[in-house]
Amino acid sequence: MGIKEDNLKKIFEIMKTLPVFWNGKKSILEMKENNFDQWKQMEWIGFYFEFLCEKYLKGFMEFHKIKYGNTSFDGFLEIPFDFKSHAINTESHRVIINDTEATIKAIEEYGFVIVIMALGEVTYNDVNRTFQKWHEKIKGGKSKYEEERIKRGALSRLRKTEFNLKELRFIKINKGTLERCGSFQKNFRNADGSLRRSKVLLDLEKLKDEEVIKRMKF
DNA sequence: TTAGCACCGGAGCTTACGTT
DNA sequence: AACGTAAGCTCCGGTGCTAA
Repeated sequence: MGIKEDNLKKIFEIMKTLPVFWNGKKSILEMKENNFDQWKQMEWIGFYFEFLCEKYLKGFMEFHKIKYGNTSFDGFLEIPFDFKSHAINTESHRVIINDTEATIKAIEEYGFVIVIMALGEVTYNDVNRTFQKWHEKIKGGKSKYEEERIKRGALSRLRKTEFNLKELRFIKINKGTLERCGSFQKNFRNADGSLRRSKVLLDLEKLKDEEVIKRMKF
């Protein structure tokens, strides 16, 4: 149970060298060129962070190795890791983590899991949708889901165009964390109207000092 | 079909303030 | 003081999209 101090230190060292300024178009193209299969996603920042973690920690940490039910953890090195990104220039600092049951099982088996969270300033300036159109074009047109969305008359979300990394926060999650801030979400509606499983929620403001094991400023 | 990515915004509380 | 409503805030359920 737990992780060796040396391994943590190595992770910190590697993560210090991450790029700080992420341009949307460049990031998406980089994922595409490297055949990272999530490059078509609208929330490119979250996936790009995962892509960067895999690129930088490759050979040291393993990825998508452990799985509980249908939920796998992004990284594994003695214990499970999860990579998250979060905009700091927003009101809410509640961050959705993984499937609740899977997280509880991982904690039972390994003692805790670590979330590596990229905090940064997000630019939401795609008001005339030029970024979105560019993305749609390289994706090869509208997806089936989007055609349906238009039929339903639902709004399309505003895209993010840039991310400026300000801090990496390493957060240790155990049973106590779940009880304090991980109010268990229940029954999200899924794309087809069916129900989703509940997930763990992290409230950044409710974390204790000993849970944030490292803050790395950029 | 259900998981991943994470944000959004409305419901419904709480506080502030004007009127009787 | 008691009430009505506006304004501010918090919470958390719902949404958008793609992959396997």
